[in-house]
Amino acid sequence: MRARINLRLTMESGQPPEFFWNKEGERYWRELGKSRCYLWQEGEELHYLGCDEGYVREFLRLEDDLEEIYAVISAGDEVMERAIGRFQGLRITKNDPWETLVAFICSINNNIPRIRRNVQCLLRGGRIPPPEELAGAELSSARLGFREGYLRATAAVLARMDFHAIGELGYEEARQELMKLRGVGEKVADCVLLFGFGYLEAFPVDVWIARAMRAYYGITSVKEMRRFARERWHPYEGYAQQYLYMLVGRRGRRG
DNA sequence: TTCCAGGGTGAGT
DNA sequence: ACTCACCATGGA
Repeated sequence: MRARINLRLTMESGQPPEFFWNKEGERYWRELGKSRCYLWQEGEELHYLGCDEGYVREFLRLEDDLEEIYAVISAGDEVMERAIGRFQGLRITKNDPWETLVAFICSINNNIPRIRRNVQCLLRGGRIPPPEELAGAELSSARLGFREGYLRATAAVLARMDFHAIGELGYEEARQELMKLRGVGEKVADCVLLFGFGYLEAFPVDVWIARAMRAYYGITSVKEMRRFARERWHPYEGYAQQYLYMLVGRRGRRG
């Protein structure tokens, strides 16, 4: 299908796909259900195999109007304009909430290559086992360090609640509910809301975003950063965050 | 050897 | 509400 997207940027920008999907040449794949789903891009043409178009459109958020989003977040913002120019076609992805939560508990004070290794060690048949299963599973071989206790405790709680219902709440309320879980603070909660539940107004502040906000906008406190983001980029704070991240993140910096 | 990584928790103010 | 040591692992 034709789609406005830069698949490589989208799949390799520190979002959940970087932890769950594999790369073979120019093709990305992962096991979904009983089949292996492949994604690749040739020019404007987005190809998929082993999964249906509906899944691809939801996963890559192809219904997001990039022109509208770009117009909103770049208004009166030269930094964002530059980031958009450099990373055209980068999209926020929509991932399974539980898998997203697991990945971002693994992300605590960790780096992307090792988060990926941790997540891959937790996969069973290509998926993260459901909470009730993970709660009693052997986790030490994944070498999560101090995160293992967080993950097990959260899995045990979720085994007894309707996790999906959080996605029906408003942003602030959903955020408060997530932060009741062990290993879920402001940053992890916002990542789960953005990449798992699809709240584009979520604005995760990690060390890189904090650096960017200080360097480009002179803001030093996280609370101020979140207020600034809402005032300037609402309701697309999540997109603004991802483009900012690319400017300063490990693979985003150049020369 | 020291510093750092898509931070959270708990204890101290 | 804010600060800060500590947390386990592995790469640079």
